[in-house]
Amino acid sequence: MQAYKRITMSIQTVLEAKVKEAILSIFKAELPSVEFQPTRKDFDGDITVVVFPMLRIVKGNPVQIGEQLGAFLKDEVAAVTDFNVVKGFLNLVLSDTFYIDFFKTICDSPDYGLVAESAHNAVMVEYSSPNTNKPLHLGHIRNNLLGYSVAEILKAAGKKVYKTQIINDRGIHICKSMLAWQRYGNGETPKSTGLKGDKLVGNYYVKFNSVYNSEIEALVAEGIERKVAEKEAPSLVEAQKMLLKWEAGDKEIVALWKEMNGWVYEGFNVTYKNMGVDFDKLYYESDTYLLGKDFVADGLQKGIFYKKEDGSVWIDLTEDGLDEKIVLRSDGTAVYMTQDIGTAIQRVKDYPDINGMVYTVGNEQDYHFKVLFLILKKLGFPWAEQLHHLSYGMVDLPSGKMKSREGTVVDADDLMVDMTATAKQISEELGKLDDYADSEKEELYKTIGLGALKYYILKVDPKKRILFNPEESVDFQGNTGPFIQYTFARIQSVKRNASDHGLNWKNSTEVEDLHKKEKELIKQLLIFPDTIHLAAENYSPAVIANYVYDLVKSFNSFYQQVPIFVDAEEEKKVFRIQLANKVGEVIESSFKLLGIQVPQRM
RNA sequence: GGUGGCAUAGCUCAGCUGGAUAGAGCACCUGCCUUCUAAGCAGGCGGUCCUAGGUUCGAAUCCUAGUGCCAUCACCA
Repeated sequence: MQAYKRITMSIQTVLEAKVKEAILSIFKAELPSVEFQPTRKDFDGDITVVVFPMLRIVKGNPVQIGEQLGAFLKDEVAAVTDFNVVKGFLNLVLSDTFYIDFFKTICDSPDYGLVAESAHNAVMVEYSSPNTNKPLHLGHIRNNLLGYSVAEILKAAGKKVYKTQIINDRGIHICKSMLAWQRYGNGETPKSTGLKGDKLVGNYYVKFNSVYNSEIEALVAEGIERKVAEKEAPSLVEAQKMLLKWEAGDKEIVALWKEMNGWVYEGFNVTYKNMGVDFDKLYYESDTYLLGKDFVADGLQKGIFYKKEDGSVWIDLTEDGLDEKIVLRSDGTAVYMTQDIGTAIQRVKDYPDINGMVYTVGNEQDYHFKVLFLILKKLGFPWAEQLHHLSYGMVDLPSGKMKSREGTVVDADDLMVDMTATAKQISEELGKLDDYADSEKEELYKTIGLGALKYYILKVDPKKRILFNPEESVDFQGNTGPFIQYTFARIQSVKRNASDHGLNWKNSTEVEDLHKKEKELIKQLLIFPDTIHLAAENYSPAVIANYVYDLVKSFNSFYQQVPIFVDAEEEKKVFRIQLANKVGEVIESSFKLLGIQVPQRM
């Protein structure tokens, strides 16, 4: 692990020092810094020194300066074998030996690029956090995949990570489902109906809303104003009463609440398992919704908050460019913000080693989190500096926003089933797996189908919204999960074939020069560790997805143009298999960061 | 109205802290399976980087203004 770092770091550092030295000796001037970039494909070279910025220090023609610099570097730096100058760009050609030496340093470490965990750098990642009155849908899928993946990426960057969610298990929404079930359920249970628990409860939520809506229409027809009707419809009033009873601890209501939530959790667990996400710790809002009040009282005393005449408590954030925000109702009950303050503090108590938190929540709550983080800072918690809202765009359908109340959602379970079915159909058409057992096939279809779905969602920048068209199925060709999985499977096939050719590719090997495609691949491998850090800094799985796609494209090009088993001497064959193997390992590591599995065959 | 986000090829998206002729995939068109997996490879077609100014040797990228879409601004969560 140290070795590759030394090499990648060293070449730029060495070059930078040498460039400065050259400018000093040729032009008697001191350069503050040197700008490097990878050489573009259409030009000859590996690394490029940009001459333009030097013109501020050194007067002259950029091409001539480049020529002089190039000659100096070629003489002084062993790894530089040649150079050329185009306009103000000095392209340096690095020796094959440089790349071969680098490859040797990473060849035997299967976890290349991943940084070992350091315990005093823990972070908590919250994601999912569903309501318990309806099943998970496509929006939750994006949330779950993002949260899970970012957690994995942070781990790979050396952090200890706790994955968590806060389950929204109380409130008027669940009362609505409970009420509808009481009235129309006839004692139905997941067992009696064969439905997943979350689906069953979700159906009653929809039922509630249809009854509620017809009540509103009836009231409006009687001449009552719509806004009033919405508040006074009998079902809603009834649900609100139920919430009060729940808060008062009414035995019957609490028992029903427990039972129905239990159904939902069973259903959720099935969905999470299929999705491949997990959690280290669960928080329930019914436990935490009273937290935070003490801190409001505390803040009130410190003068961070103030009380209005009616008794409600507020914070004035106008000096920070935001508005006033309520933190406690006039009747003394908590609002969302109160809970979130309390929950954050609770988490740090539960896990004293964390010094940061990531909240995976849609961008419609940008404002809420801005305020929350600011309040925690003002309350003086040192860890408040390390909070991050992982904000992501909505997943919209061509018809607009998904609405559970109206049933216009893409259900998470259904979607995963569909993707698996598509994978099956394509696989059967290709007919490469006829010798597989049925159970192996089913497993594989799931890997591929979910791979397609996950990659499709994770490859786009989190902050951008996604338009999902259920009519046009997710692709399996081109920049897709299956394309990358296919390449992985192909590499495994190469390794299996190696033994047929009597090659022990694990032996060490010596090669002296590289094919253009081999060099390109090693270059790609070289930037994997940086890519992980970039992804971690930006909380962006898309960075990983795009990287691994580029790597795979390079590999396929290599694969089709450079024969591995034919026509080459033994040493070369072994080297190429080792190279393929390393690419396979990096694909697997990358996909693990995205929560996607890789198949041995497909 | 205030605030925040987004705007790149017909469609879906890359483009790192400003750098060379703006890149991929899908779709459409051409080639490549008697040799390692063709879910692949090689190539073609396709762009006023929303508009207008500005900063710079250099702007898709930074600044200002405008346009469009989305979100948000509740004693809802």
